[in-house]
Amino acid sequence: MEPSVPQRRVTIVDVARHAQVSTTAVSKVLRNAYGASPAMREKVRRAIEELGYRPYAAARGLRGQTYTIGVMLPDIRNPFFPDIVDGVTDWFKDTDYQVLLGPGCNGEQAEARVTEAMVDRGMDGLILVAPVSPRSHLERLAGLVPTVVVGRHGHSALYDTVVDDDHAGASLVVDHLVDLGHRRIAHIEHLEKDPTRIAEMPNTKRAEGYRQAMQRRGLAEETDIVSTSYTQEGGYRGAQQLLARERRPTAIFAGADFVAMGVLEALGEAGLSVPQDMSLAGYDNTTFAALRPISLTSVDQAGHGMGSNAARLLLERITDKSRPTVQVRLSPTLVARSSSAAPR
Amino acid sequence: MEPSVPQRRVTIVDVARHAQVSTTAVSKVLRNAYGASPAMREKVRRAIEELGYRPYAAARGLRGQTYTIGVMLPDIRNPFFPDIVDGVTDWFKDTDYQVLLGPGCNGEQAEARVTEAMVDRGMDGLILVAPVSPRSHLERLAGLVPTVVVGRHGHSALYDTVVDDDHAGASLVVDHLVDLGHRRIAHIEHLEKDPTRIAEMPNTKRAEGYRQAMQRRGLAEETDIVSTSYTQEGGYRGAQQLLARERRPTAIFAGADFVAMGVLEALGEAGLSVPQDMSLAGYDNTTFAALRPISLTSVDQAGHGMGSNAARLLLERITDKSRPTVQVRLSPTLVARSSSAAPR
DNA sequence: GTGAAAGCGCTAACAT
DNA sequence: ATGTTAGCGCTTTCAC
Repeated sequence: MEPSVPQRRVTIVDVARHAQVSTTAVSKVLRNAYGASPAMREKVRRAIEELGYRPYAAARGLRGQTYTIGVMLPDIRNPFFPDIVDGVTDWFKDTDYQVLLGPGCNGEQAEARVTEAMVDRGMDGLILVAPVSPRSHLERLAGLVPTVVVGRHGHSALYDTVVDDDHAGASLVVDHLVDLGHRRIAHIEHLEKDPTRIAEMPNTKRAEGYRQAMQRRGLAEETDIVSTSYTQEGGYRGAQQLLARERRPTAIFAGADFVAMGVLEALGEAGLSVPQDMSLAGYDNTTFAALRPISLTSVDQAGHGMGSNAARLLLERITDKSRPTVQVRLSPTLVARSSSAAPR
Repeated sequence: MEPSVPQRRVTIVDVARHAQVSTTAVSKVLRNAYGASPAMREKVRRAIEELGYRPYAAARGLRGQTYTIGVMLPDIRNPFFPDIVDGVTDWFKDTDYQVLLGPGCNGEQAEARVTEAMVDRGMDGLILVAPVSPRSHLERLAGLVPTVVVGRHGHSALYDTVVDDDHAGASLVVDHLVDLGHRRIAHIEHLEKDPTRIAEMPNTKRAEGYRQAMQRRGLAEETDIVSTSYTQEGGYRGAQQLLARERRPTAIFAGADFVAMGVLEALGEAGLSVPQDMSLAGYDNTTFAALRPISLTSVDQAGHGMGSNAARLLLERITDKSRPTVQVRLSPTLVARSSSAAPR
């Protein structure tokens, strides 16, 4: 069991020699390119088979493509992202492309590092999920390599976008709660200071959607927004603030399921139970929401659909870099569970 | 806003010309290699800075390293894996290496595809988390590129391993429950048919640990194992079987937190509450376990430690491919929460 | 200490 | 339809 033998990789030259053809021929067969007779294709295929040849992607990249797609995720912990990733990988399943993930990049700096790394590795296309980088950085990237941005609003002439309608999603929640009889419905949002992000991030749209829906239902003066952050901790602090109000809300719309988990923590500490003392809704319909002891009413973003759409657009753009950019907007649905009920 | 200008990448040649030195010199500075005077280093660094040069990893790979580490995850949905990934990325944070993740590969076939893809992309090292591939495949891989296997027992002369002591973890749970006064403690395990995997997979060790701990505590005849699978569904079915026993257990030790979630579902349906009617413990101490309405007693594997150890071993092996393989075994701890209490 | 030059494995012009 | 050949951007002998 010696790990010594440095076993040289089988190269295209080996295949060519073994099949008695030129390396060009092999290359053509590999890429299904024009200019190879069926007979030759067969010969080459057999040689590839017999030698167990696999093209070396790094070398291919030097001249052509690497057949690699990079997906940047801001946070692997968020259980919503796997849906998107599945949508992407499913789409590429039957192609020669391989999807690789850039791990959790909280913050601009880490995000930049990962995206640069992907470019440096010659990736053929990038899918950026909920990036926080400034628009200028995204556009610079998109100028270098075909890019699709997922989960961030705002159009660009350089990259395609896929979003879920966060505005509509927030409306669904408000309507649901109002229909149950709630009037005093509070919202916990993610505080955003950066001006471009204020315009483009989902959290902003959700807050906006909440505000407008409240107004539409004639509850403008019941509007109550607490700005913390889209974390469990943010939900905890947000709920504490809301519970300290002289007129407490009867329902809380948390901007994300994660946030709702923090709310549950705070409510539990205060001895309040859901939905008897307080109705609660989240956003993303993550695994958490479906767990029986949680059973959280939530908004289901079409995660898988977002992923597959992003993959489709990216593939289109890789084939035709000059086609105008496309914006896809999917529609969310409400999943009502037992965390929301009529107020007492 | 024309995406037309094909903006050629800045290459090592540009840097060399700008700094008035040879490309060799630039390469040396890049790699901190021997044979460059401080003066030259400085000149080159400035040129790199001014031109905004970034080495093209794909091209580097053709001769040397790609400075890329591949981490294969069997399932991005499992909230335990992010801990490992964090451990890995933290370790590589201050190096030139970039970590890329191979997305969810349930099953041998998908796993093989991803690992092959990583090799084809010239990755300098591989970290395989809980792989299900046969040993022979792992060893073939390890022969091609430095490899560390995480979360799978069994030694190899070709790859290093990092595991958590699953046997001890199961003991912790049994002891905890017995100390609380339980005698009839059941275990839900993952049914494994493949012989190599039976020997090497964590689930087997947990079941074994459970069995031995029960015996040690003089409860051999109370031993009760249900074989389903490490999924929520598996937990659900397992619990249903256990509830149908003529003598029901007073506590259930689920082999994974995921499984415990399924148990909660079944208990809920049966109108039983935790821990009043049944104590429950999981394994992995995932985010789920910590959520207030769940509050699951669980075993904390040192996920971050597993990741950082794997990274360290991999880096060592990359620098010295001939050093004998190492096996690291970390110790788990019990996190007692309110899902376990004295039986009635 | 420094640089010229030969590849790494592949693709793409350009012959033939 | 097929093969020859010049690179892609970098690292690495091997002269100087």
